[in-house]
Order: sequence, then structure tokens, then C-alpha cells
Amino acid sequence: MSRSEPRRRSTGRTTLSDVARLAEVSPITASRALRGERGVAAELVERVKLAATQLGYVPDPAARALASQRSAVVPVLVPLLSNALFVDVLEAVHRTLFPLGYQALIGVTHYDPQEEEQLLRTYLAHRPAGLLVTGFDRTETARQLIAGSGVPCVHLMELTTAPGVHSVGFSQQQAAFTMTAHLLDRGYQRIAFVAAQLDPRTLQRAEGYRRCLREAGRYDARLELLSPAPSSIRLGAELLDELLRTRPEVDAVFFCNDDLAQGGLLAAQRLQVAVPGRLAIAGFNDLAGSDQMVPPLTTVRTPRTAIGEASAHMLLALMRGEPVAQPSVDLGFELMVRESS
Amino acid sequence: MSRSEPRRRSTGRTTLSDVARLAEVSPITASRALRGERGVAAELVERVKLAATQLGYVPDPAARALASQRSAVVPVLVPLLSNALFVDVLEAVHRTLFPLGYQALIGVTHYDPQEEEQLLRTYLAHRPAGLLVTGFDRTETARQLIAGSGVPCVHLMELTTAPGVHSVGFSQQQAAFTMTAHLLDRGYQRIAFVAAQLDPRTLQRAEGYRRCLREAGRYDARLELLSPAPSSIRLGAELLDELLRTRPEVDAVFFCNDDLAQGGLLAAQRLQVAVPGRLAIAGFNDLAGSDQMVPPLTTVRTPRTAIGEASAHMLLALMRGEPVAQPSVDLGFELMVRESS
DNA sequence: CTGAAAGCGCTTACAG
DNA sequence: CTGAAAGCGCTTACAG
Repeated sequence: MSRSEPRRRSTGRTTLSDVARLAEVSPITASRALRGERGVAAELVERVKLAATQLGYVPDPAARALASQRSAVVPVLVPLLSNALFVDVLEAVHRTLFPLGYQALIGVTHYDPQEEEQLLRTYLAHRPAGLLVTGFDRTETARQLIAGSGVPCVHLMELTTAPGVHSVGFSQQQAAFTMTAHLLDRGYQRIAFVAAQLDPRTLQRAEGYRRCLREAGRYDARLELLSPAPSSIRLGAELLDELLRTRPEVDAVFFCNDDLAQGGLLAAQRLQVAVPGRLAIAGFNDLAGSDQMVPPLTTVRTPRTAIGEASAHMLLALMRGEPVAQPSVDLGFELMVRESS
Repeated sequence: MSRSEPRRRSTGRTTLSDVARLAEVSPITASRALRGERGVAAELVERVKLAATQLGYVPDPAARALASQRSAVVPVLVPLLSNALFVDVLEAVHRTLFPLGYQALIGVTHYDPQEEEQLLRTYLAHRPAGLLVTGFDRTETARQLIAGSGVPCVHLMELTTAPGVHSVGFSQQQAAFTMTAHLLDRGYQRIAFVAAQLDPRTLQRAEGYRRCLREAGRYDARLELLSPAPSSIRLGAELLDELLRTRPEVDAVFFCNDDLAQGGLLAAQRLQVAVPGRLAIAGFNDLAGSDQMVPPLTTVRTPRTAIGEASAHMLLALMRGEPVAQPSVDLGFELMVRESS
């Protein structure tokens, strides 16, 4: 082998040049044809696509990202996967973006702004095409990372009217207000609010509960039972026990999430507390199983699939540089009155 | 501006060269220092690291992947996120790999081999550092894609003794056998098996159920109720209804998954069927809420967190080229006898 | 132990 | 509408 040959780091990979050679065009033309850039003769496009198929060509995402300074990755930052809520959002986002060539990259923050900041730093280094984040509760540094990156970003679950900020969600506070009003309508006198995790959306729900009861002149701070522990069926059962022990006068409980409410319902059954006769129980989110409980659980159905789809579509528009008519999309909620209230 | 200046595509990004310049070393040395490659003078390493920190340098993953032909990404392919089982596995994998600089990339196959093949093609193009896949049920093409990529791969949930194949899981069949044997021990005479989804692991459980009853001379094919529909609490309720309508003689039901069993338990309650007096109910996986049911659900606890951790550690060894003592790691299971049986 | 050169596989910017 | 040149930001392979 001659000493003057160029050094090669063989990878065996089929490259754009291979495709171009077979199609008898330049690599640039092949690149343009494959990306569907307009302004390439139809005949050449066909030849290039055929060659690519014959060779089983798959573009190298790293090379593409390096050259174009933009990858096809879309990080989606959610607090948790153990809440079915976010799984539904993710499914919808993925279903919308994947067919268009984007890869949703799931990041779990565990409700920790520091973790989110760390994930953001890691993911932003990949020069993502877009970004989806949950709510507005983050570190100032995280906010600056997002803004400074120039990456289009849509906020999930909550709404804002702040200029230049894009969001898709519903009013957590109003939804909780509506549920509380429903319980008042039913004639319940001492309505407790039981919550866990105490993340921003939970606190907004607490606010909706308070506002409603205050307006009715019925607010009593002692009827709030708030735990920072992670939400779960088991915790719901424990909190119901505690509630009935310490506030035996309550006649209705509004749990901030359905897993708690399901646990509460099961605990009531164990304690032989009649629902809704002695105690009404209501939840939030309409998670799997809530309609199967005995009695079926009254709750608020939240539009997570719609949030996933709508946020992906909004992001798509932003990534294409298209104008977004409505930067804040309210998808509403639905009161599901069942037999537990 | 002079015509002879090199054209630049400014990106503003802080690069390795910036760090090298500040540290007064060559970029190669800076690269080696930052990657912790041994054989760099300690003093230089320190200078480089300081410079990197001062400049807030973040390596470009695309450039790194392109030059080294290897990224820090580890795709993890699971059937579903709506089953808490896989969420637990993913959490454990992420928790193990992220601190070491690897990014778990979640891929959802929806139990569809074609979808898995498609995901594999997409993710393999990123030259992942490693790969985690669920079970062994895939297309021949998918198998070849994995083998041909040379990317280290560990299989989750099931076990194999096939040479050169790495797996971490437990015996689905044996676990189901054990549960069935427990029900026999308790004296139940007509034990039904109710399953949904009918994925490979579910069918292995069915096999364990059959083998146990056959060995006891008690197998009756009419006591199997199999539905290809996705598993859910609601479906469990429906299947219990159907079972009691069409096989009123059953005195125990073994559901292939806890969501079905929970639904079955709730349906029994609605139908005023005493559990376990008139009908015993057992599940599989010990999902959230099973211990809170009324009565608490007898089930099999499966080691999903341990599977996530152990598979990540095995993959780590493979990625480092270290020998793996045990290519097939059986993490076992635990029979959880509670009050429903 | 350190470095100058070349290359990874694409796309951008400039010409024509 | 098409292409030759250069560059994206790293690391590999070779020297010394």
C-alpha cells in the first residue's frame, strides 16, 4: 500500500456519496433530493431515491446534526412516568412527531428543578429541533438556558398569557373550583381537600378549592390535609384514615388526584364508611380504574391526549417558523359526576 | 473583509479549541484530558478542566459521535408505558446509566414487532453505546439489525441460555406455575386462567398454569379465558363477568396481570360474589394498589427494579469490553399471599 | 507524554 | 437547476 494514500477510518457505512455515485449526481444534489428540498429536477430526485433504497441508505444523524446545527430530537420533560397522566401526554406527542421524522426524547425530572436543569443542559447540547416542558416552575438558569438556546419551546399542562411564551393546557384552578362547586351543590357542608406531592399544579387546584369555598363563605383551613409525599393509592388510604381520625366532621373529600381518591375509597370501604352516604369522595384526572371503583368515582377528566397532540402541532409550527395564531391553548376539562358524590 | 479569509459558519458555541487555547495546550490534549484518558500530565489535566469550567464548555455530542463512531445514547425498547412494570424498569435503567454519562432513550413498541424494527433502524443509526430490548419475540430482520450493528445488547424480562445472548429476568412460566400450585394447595378445585394482550410473557405464564394443572391431573381447557385486547382494570371486570356467566363452576381465578385482577376483584364486589369465600382471585406483578384492594390481592411480586439495575450493569460491562461472568441472570420472583386467595 | 494532520458524513454558502 | 469547496466540532492514527 502506497504511503501517499489518504488515511481512512473505515466504517463500512453506506454514505451519501455512495448514493450519489450510484445515481450519478453530486452528493449535494443527493442530499437535497433526499431531504425533499424543492428545486431539484424530478428525474434526479427519483434516481437518487431509488439509489438510496437499493443501497439501504440511512442518513447519519450525527453528521447531519453537526453540519446543520440542528438534530431531529425533541426532548419532552415530564415530572414522572408513574403518573399515567404524563404517559398519555408522551404517547400523543410521540404519535404526532415520529411519522414526521422527529424523535421524542423522554426526560424525567422527578419534580426537581435541579434535575430538570441538568437534563436541559444535557439535551440542549444535542441542538434539539424543539422542546416540550411541563409547567412554568423552573430555575432561573433553566429559563435562561431555554431562551438562550433559541430552540422552540411549548409548555404543557398549565397556561400563561406571558408574551412570547407558548403553552397548551387547561386551568387547574378552575377545574378544582368546578369540582368544589359541584360538591357544594350536592349539599355537602364540610368539604375537605386532600393532596400529595404539592407540585405547582396541585397547589393551583388547592387554590381553586379555596376560592370556591371562600366565595360561599364556607372555607375552613382545618379541612385541608396536605402531604409532600409522592401521590399513590396507598397514601390516599392513609390520608383518608388520618382525615377521619382528626376531622370526623367532614362529609366530603376532594382528593387532588385519582390515585389518592381510589385509595381513599378503598380505605372507606375497609372502615365501613358508606360512600357517598356518610362521606362523598371525589378525585381529579379520571385515571384508569376510576370508573370501575365501587362506587364509581366522581372526578375531573383532563385532556392529556389532546394536550400531547396540540402541543406537538404547535411545536411543529414553531419549528417550521410558521406563525402560531394562539400561543396559549386552553383545552378545558370535563366534570365526571359518578356515584361517589 | 478580505476575499481570502476562510468562510465560517459561525455558531457561537464554545468549542474544544477555545478550551485548549485558554489552557495553552493542543485540542487533542484537551480532548484527552476531558475524557479522562490516562497518560496526560496531571498538571495539564487540571488546567484543561479549569478552562472548561471557566468557559462553561459542553462537548458537542454530534461531533463526538461522528468522530468516534459511538454516541452516549442507550435505547431501551419496551412494549408499553401504560404498564407500571416497564416504567419501573426504565426508572432503574436511567438511574444507573445517567450518572455515568449515558442517556437512556425510551422506545415504545406497542407489542408490535414491525414497530420495534422501525425503532431499531432509527435508533441504530445513532450508533448507540448499548441497547436494551424486551424479550426475544422480534422479526428476523430486527435480530439481524442488532447482531450486525455490533452494539452490545441485553434482553429484559425473559431468560435464555442461547450462546452469546445476554438476558436479565426471571422465569415467567415458573412464576405462574408457583401461583397455580399455591391455589391448588389452598384446595381450589376449578381454577380459571384469565389473560389479555397475549404477548409472549403472558403465554409463558399460561404455559406455567397449564403445566401445573396437568401435573395435578386437573387441567381443563375450558377454564382458560384469553383475550387479545390490551390489559386494563376495566377489561378485568368484563372478563370476570364473562367468566362467571359462562363457567359458573369456577372457584378461583388466576389473572395474568394485576390490573385485570384488580378489575376482577371490583367486579366481584359489584356482583356480590364473596372473595375468597365463593371465588378466590390472584394476580401477577404486584402493581400499585394491589395491597390496598379489599380484600388485598394475592399476587406474584416481580423484580422489575432489580431487572433495570442488573441489565444496566451488565450492559455497562459489555460496553467496556469487560467479561460478563453470567450472561443469563435470573432474578426470581416472590409469591405474595394476601387475603384474596 | 504531547501534537499536527486527517478524517468522520453530512450541509451551508457561494457560484454559475 | 446543479456542483466544487469548505466547514461543522470532535477523535483517531500516526509520529516523535
